[in-house]
Amino acid sequence: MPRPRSHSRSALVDNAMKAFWKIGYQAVSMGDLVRETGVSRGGIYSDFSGKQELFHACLDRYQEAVVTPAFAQVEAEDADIDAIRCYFDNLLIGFEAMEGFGIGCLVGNTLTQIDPSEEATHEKLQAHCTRLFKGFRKVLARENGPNGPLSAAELDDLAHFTMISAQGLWSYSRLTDDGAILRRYAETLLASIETRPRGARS
Amino acid sequence: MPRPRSHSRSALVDNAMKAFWKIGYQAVSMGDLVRETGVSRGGIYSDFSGKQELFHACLDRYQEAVVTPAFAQVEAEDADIDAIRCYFDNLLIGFEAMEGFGIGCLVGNTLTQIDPSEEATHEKLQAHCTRLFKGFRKVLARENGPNGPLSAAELDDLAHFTMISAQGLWSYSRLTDDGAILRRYAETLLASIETRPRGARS
DNA sequence: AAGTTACTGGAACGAACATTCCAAAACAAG
DNA sequence: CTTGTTTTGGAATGTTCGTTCCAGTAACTT
Repeated sequence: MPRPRSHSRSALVDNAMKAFWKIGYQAVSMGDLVRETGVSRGGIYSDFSGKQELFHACLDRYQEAVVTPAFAQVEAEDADIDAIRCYFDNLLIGFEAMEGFGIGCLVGNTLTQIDPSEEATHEKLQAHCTRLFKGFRKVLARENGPNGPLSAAELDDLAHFTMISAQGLWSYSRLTDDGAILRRYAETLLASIETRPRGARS
Repeated sequence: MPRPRSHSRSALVDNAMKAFWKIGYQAVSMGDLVRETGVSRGGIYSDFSGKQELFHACLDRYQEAVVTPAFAQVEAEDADIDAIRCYFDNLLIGFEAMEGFGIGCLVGNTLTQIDPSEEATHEKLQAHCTRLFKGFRKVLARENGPNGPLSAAELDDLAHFTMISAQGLWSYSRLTDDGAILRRYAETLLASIETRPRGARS
C-alpha cells in the first residue's frame, strides 16, 4: 500500500556529488542541489538531516563511483608498476578530453575548504589518501620484490610521494587547460618512480 | 588639516590576508575580517570596494610578504640547485614548528574555491604558479649548463614538476600533522630533481 | 578655541542561505 | 472510486551574509 519512492537515493547522491565536485562544498546551495538532483527540498531532507550529512554520503559515493573504478588496476592483486602508469594515463585521457579547466578531485577540493575541527569530514579525506597510499605501496613493494633495493621505509616514502604528487596533479588541472603539461608532469613522475624499485639507485 | 589615517592600509591587508589564508575566501565573513583586522566595516569599505577587491589586494600582499622572502634564494641571480633544497628545507622547518595541521598555501587553497569564470582571481593564481615555474626553471637551466644533458623542453618539464609537486606538498600539509612524511616527500622530490641535470640519465 | 577630516561602532537593509512546513498532487492497493 | 502513503513545489522562518549608512568621537590644523 505504501507508495514506493519516486527518486532513488543513489541517484540523488550521485547528482549531489557532481554538484559538490563542480561547485564546491561551501559554494553550493540547497537550491543548486535541488536543481541538479531534480529532487525537492523535502525529498532531500527526508533522506538526509542536512547539507553536511548529504555531503558525507557524497564523499562515500565518490569513493565507490569514482575512485574504485579509476584505481581498480592499482588495487588489483596482481598489479605491477604498469598499473600505476595506466592509472595516470587514464587520468590524463580524462584531462585531455575535457575542454577548459578541470574540476580537480573532490577530496583535494574539499581539503582546502574545511578546517580540521570538522573531524568527521577530515577523517574521510585522510582515509582517501590512505587508500591511495596503500594501493601504491603494495604495487611498489611487489615491484621491489622480497629482496629488492628498497627498504620498507623507502617504500613508504615512494608511495607517499606518488600519492601526494597525484593530488598535486589533480589540483593543478584546475589551473591549466594545457593537457600536455599535465601529461609531461605524469611522465616525469613515473620516470622518477620507475627508476627506484628497479635498482638504479638505493 | 586632514586627520591622518589611524590604521595603516598595509596592516589591514596583512591581517586580512591571514584571515583569508586560515579560514578561506568563501568561509571568511566581513565580520571575521573586522575582528581579525581591528578595522571597522566603514574603514574597510573606505579602502576597498568590497570583499573581492580586498581579497585581490591580499593575494598581491601574499606574493610580496610570503612568497618573495620564501622564494628569494631561488630567484637570486646566482642561485644553484642548493637554493631549491634550501627553499624546501625552510618550508619544512615551518611545518615542523607548527602544531596540528597546516593551513596550506593561500594560492592553492583559493584554487579550489573559485571557478575559472572569475578571471581576475584565476589569473592571479596562474601568475603565482608561473612565478614559481620560472624561478625553478632558471635554477635548473643554470645547473644544467650551456651544454648539459637536458633540452629546453626537459627543463620546462622538470620545472613544472617541481612547481606542481611543491603545491602538492602544501596541500597535503593540511591533511597530516606528521612533519616527517612531508620532509621525506621533499627529500624524494629533491632526489628526483637532482639526478637529472647532473647527467645520471638523459 | 573652532573647524575639518577620518575612523568607529553599530544599526539597517536586501539578498541569499539552510531548514521547516504543508497543501496539493501522485501513486498504489483495496 | 476511496483510502493511505509519499513526494512535490513552494511558501514561511530565522539566520547570516555583504554592503550601506550615519551619528558620535577622535585627531589634527589653524
